[in-house]
Amino acid sequence: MGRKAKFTDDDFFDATLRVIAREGAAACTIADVAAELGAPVGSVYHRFASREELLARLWLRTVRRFQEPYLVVLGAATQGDAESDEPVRAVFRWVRQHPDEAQLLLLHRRRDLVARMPDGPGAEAATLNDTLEEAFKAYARRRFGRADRAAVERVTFALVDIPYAAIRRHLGAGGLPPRGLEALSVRTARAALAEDGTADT
Amino acid sequence: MGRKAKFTDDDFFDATLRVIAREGAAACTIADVAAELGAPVGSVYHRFASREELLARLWLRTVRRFQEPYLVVLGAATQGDAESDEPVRAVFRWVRQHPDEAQLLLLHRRRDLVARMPDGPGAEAATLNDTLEEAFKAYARRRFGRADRAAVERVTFALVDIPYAAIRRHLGAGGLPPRGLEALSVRTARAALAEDGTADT
DNA sequence: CTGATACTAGAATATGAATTCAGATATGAG
DNA sequence: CTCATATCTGAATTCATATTCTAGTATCAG
Repeated sequence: MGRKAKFTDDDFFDATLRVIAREGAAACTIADVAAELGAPVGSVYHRFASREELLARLWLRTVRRFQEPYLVVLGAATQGDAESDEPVRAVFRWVRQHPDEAQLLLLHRRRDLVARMPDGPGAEAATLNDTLEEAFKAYARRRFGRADRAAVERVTFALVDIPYAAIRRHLGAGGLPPRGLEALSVRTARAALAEDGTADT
Repeated sequence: MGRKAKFTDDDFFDATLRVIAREGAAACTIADVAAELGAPVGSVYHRFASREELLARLWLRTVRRFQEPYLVVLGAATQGDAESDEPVRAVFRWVRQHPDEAQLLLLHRRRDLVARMPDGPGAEAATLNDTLEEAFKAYARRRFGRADRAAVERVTFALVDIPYAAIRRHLGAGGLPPRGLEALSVRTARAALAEDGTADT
């Protein structure tokens, strides 16, 4: 019943990702995506109602793919000072293995990609956000015995913002972060989480 | 000899900045800028050859304005562990005083703003880059006794990337960073610069 | 083999924003 | 007061892309 699809949704996402990695999100046109995949533009619109929806769903797939392994590591983190090492390393690992997706996630704000998130994807986006937020709260509780705004912010800073900061410059320049940066990030994240006299976030 | 100008270049830059802060760079059209200033679109083109040039020069003005006070602080940094405190604080100070410009600088890559930097501005951009690079090298020499790639990278990470990382999330959400983050950043930057057994960047 | 279906095709159209252009206006010099 | 000149205006034009549309094609059920 019906012709067999020549391209999968993921084919379109992958092609879009490559174009964005190469030319930047702003310069990524539907015609570019179609050409990258060797498909006509009409096919893109057969799958996706609009450019907006294509980008929104690609963004979602990317967030999901990053979060999946990351949440596992975050939940399994061992006790003590080294508790932050694995999550930080996980970010580096993921970036090395998925440079194009990392570029999408680290170098673009969702807002600049999709002005108004379509309804369907929007719901999933909220879910993903909540899941991550919950994981950080759990981590904060484990680590600091509380999960107020300040504690969660500090955890986010140490486990996400710091590795992102280390990586971003290099991704932007089109390369991967040098090995040494990983060690530095691990060490820095530990310091950010260490208890000391300083007032909390 | 000739009519007096009604708007200065800076008027246009400021208007552009406000539009970008409000709607994002991608959504910033020439018509928006003109409306924001209460000028007709033609006037924009009387001053700037293209949208590209307008954005390029705004970007430059912004980098220049950030660097000027920052370089002073960087050069005057005191000796010892606290050597990194002032530069980090300077970033926070500047962001609080210039939230719109900070948003431009922290939330957008130059490449996404201007695909191809026009020649004139391009030359100044290179100069600004070199100046900052030199300042970091000098800092690295003072601090580590060397200014190789790894040392400079580490300094950049501690003095720029870390405060940026702390601030970025909040700027994106449309607010300023909470006070506590400044202390955390200062502390974290110190750790990133501290000598220890770990291999360098 | 045949019709129904779900997709591929890419030319044609619509849309929105950048850019141009043909005056209109203000200012200073003489 | 008038000319020369620099600047301003905003409607008209051009351009780049998103989006739509009409046709063609492969696959499956019967």
